[in-house]
Amino acid sequence: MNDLRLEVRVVLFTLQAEALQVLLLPDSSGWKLPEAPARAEETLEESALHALQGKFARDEIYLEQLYTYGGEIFPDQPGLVNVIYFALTPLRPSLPQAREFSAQHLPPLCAGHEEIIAYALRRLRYKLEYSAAGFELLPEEFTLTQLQHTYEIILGEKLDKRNFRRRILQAGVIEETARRRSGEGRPARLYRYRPDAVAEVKTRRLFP
Amino acid sequence: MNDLRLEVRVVLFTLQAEALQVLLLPDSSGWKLPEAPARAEETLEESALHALQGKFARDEIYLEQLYTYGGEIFPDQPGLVNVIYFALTPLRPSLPQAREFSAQHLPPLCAGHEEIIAYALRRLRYKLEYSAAGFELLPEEFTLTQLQHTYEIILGEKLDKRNFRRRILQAGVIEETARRRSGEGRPARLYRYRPDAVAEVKTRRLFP
DNA sequence: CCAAAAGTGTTTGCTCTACACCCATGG
DNA sequence: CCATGGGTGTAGAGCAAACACTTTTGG
Repeated sequence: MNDLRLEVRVVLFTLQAEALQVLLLPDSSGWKLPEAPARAEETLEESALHALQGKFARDEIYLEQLYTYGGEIFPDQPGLVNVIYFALTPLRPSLPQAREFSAQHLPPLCAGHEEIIAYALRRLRYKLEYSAAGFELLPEEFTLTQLQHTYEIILGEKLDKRNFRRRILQAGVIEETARRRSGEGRPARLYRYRPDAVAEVKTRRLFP
Repeated sequence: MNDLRLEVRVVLFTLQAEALQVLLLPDSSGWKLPEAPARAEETLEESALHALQGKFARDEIYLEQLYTYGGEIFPDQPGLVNVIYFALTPLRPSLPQAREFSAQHLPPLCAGHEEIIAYALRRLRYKLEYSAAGFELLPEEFTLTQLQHTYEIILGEKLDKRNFRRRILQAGVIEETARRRSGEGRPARLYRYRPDAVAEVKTRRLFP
C-alpha cells in the first residue's frame, strides 16, 4: 500500500550555442531528468533545488511547478509519483555527469521522459506567447536584440523587430538601464527585468 | 525521512441556486475538501475519483490537475503532500456528510484549504475566459441563455447577449441540436458539446 | 393580445500587422 | 568613410465592443 515513492524532477532549460538546451543525466536505461526525493522536512521547491545538486540559489533560477505524474506515465513502476518542475536560468549548469542537449535533438531517454520534456517545451512556448519570461534565460542586463533572439530560438520563427520591441516594452516587464553595450555597430541599450512588475501580460479575454 | 503522506484532494464545483458551489466535508478542525490517499496501483486521476467516494464515473465529471502542495502550505503537517484536482460536474453530488457551500461564502476551513479553493476559483475563471468550459457544469443539452448565466455567475459580471452568442458559437465547441425547450416565452434551441472539438479557444498571441 | 424569453446585425474604435530607412559607433 | 548592428513610425486590415428591436410561444 504505502510503497509510494515521491520524487521531484526538474526540466532545466538554458540557452547555448543559439539553441535551447535541456539538462540531462546518464542512467542505465537512457538519459534522465535530474531528480531528488521529496522530503518531509522541506518544500517541493526546495527538493527541486536539491535535484540540481544545490548548484543554484533560489534567485538564480526561475522555477515553476509543471505537473505531477503518477501511474499514467510510469506504468512499469507502480507507486512512482513525480512532481515535475520547469526551470530557466541564464547560468551554465555544471553538475557532475550532466550534459546539455538541444531540445530539438534529444538522446534516448528513460521511460516517460519524452512526454515530460515535450510538455515542458509546450509550456515554455506558451508562456513566452503571453508573458515576457524569455529574459529568465538571459543575464541580468541584456539588449532587446538578444531578447528577441531568445524568443525566435524558442518559438522557432522570425519575429518583426519593431513589433517585438513595441510590445515587449508595452508589457512593462522590463526597463531600460543607463548603460549600453558596445560591440560591432551601434552600441545597444541594456535592459533589465523590473522586479516590481507583474510578469504576466494580460491577454485578450474571450468574454470581456 | 519517508514519513511522506501523499493525498489527492478534489475541489468540486457545481452550480446550484444561482451560485457556484464547492463540495466540502466536515472535519474536527473545520470543513475540508474530499480526499483519498494516492495508491501505488492506480493513477492520480483514479485516486481523485475515489476521493469522491466513487460517486462519479470518469465521463460524468470534468477533472483537471491543479497543483501539488507540500510543506509550503501545510507547515504544521510535515510530510503531507496534496495533489489537488479541480472538478466540474452538472450532477448533484450526494456524498454522505458532505455539503455544498457557495464559493462566495465559505465556512471555516481546515488549514491551507482557503488558499487552495481560492486558487481553484482563479483557475476556473481564467479557464472560462479563454475556453468554453462552462458547459461542464450544465446538463448534456442546454440553452445559450443557461450557458450565459453560468458564465455570469462564475465571472460575477453581466455579459452582452449578442456578443456572447457570437463568440461561443464561433469557438466551435458547442453545436445546436434539433431540439428546443419550451417554458415561458419563446422556446429556446438546445445545444450540446461537440466531443470532436478542441476545447480550448485560441487567444491572441503576444508574438505572432 | 399580452407577457416572457429567444433570437438577430451594424457601426465605431482599437489593436495587430506589415513594412523600409536613418543612426551611432569602431575600425 | 564604410561596415555593422541599433533604433524608429505609419497606414490598412481585422477584431472586439456597444447597442435595440423583432420573433415565437403560452396563457
